[in-house]
Amino acid sequence: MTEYTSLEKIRLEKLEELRAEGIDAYPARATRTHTSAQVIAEFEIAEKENRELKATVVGRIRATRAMGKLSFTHIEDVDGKIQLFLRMNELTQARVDFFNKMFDLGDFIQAEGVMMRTKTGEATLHVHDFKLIAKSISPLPAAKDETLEDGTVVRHAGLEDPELRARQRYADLAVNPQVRETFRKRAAIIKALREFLDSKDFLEVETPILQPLYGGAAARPFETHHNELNQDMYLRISFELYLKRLLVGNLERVYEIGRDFRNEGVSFKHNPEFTQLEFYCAYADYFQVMELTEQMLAFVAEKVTGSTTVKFGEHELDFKPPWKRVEMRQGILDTSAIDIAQHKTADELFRAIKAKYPNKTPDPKAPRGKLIDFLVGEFLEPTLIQPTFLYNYPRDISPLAKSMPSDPLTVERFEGYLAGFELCNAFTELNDPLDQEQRFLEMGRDYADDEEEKHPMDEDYLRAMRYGMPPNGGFGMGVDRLVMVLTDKHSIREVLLFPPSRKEE
RNA sequence: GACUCCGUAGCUCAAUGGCAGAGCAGUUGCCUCUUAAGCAAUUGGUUGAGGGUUCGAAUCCCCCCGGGGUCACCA
Repeated sequence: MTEYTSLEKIRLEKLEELRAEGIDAYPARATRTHTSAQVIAEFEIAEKENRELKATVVGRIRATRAMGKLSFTHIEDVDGKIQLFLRMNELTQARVDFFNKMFDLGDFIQAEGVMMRTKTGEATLHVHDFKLIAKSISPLPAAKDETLEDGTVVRHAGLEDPELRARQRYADLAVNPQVRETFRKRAAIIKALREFLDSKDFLEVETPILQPLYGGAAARPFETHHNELNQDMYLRISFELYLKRLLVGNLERVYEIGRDFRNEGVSFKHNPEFTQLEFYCAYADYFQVMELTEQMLAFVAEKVTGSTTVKFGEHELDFKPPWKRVEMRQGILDTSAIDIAQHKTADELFRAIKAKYPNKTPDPKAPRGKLIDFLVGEFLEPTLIQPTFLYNYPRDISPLAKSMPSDPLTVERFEGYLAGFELCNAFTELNDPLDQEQRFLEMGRDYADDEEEKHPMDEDYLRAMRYGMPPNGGFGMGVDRLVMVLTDKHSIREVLLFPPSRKEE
């Protein structure tokens, strides 16, 4: 049984009263002639032409100022707010009283009337008739907006508790217009990504989320079970191996935008399910993918924010191509004074790090690539504020990337960084089936004593590759992180409509 | 997973060992151009749950639940 608060009980009593008067608090239909923004815009024109403007608007009551024989109310709809003016002259005292007594903040109403301007100059609907279209029983977290002299709006006592905001996103959205704006921008970003890739002749595809084998990244998967097949399945951790199968099938340019699932920890930039964009482009190498990437992100930034320069916290990030490019060996040398090329084994590199930085604590058992990654994280990454490509990665942490012809320890791979974190990851894809099989075997050995991290051998993927895969460049990007950057939000939970929470109680 | 901080009225917050409070929201009046409307009165609490110390606990201790932050993990 639902437990009602005292405030809810009062509203339930009002609901009873309405019912007793034969008023349906939840009619199936409503009518409107204008949204709030439309009616205000049209009124500007009608005023100049000295023409009366009738309108019927709908929306949710956000603020009321009742004055006995008249009443001012702001209702909010999809594109803004409109003030309603009710007066006993046009209605009756009983109707104004009814409005003031029976309607609460949060109720949806429909109002019909004629546009007018108040003494203070606000375009306002002078109401001749109104009706309830949906009653709100639970009070929305109350918030009041104060408009200062200079036009800035100050929010008083709004919904701020991050837990409540995430768990009850519906209430957050209802009372915090800027949250609605964030998710409109999110939709615009994804639309712009599609628009860019479509214009470059990429084909959008959908590959399995439920997979008999997982792969394409190093992450622990979520496991599930298919009853009819009586088979364990995994939620995908990347799209990579399926998308590259499509290149074998002559599709040349493919992309997918969808959800990946990684059974790992959460942080301001990690969520167990996240939206990923991957694309694969036949006959391109990683330098061409870099160019595509900077073009694409400049296009999206411009499309969504109106500029290629974006404010993110204290930084102004400039997406305009060409981005800064930092070769990994050189970047590590510049920031840590360690030349990884001089230390070709994990053991040597570990000793070099400890010799120069006795206080740092790299994992003594880590393979060379992990130690290089450690140096990047400790010294280089924090310096990568403006959009930057960091390129040429160690082979042993990149089992799906092609080695550099000149250096078997290094692969043709880059990651895009900004604001000190990783945004995307790309490489010239390994398309040699014999080399790929070797890499799978190496990974199997590296993780032999770690059942959870073990990367499974994907025989079908190798079978596909043996038919012949064109040389190609591939790209993956955390879309949520891009949304964070373009909306100036510093937690991934702020750009997810329903971020995960523990079960209540 | 580790560390750390937090949880008080519908919302935002006070009260740091001594009567659980304020603003907004709500309720009842008054008010025909308000906009954080105003004026007057007023309702609302298992202080996240449980246990302990104490004459006395929102406050101190233990444990649990939930959350924030930092770190770890995350090719």
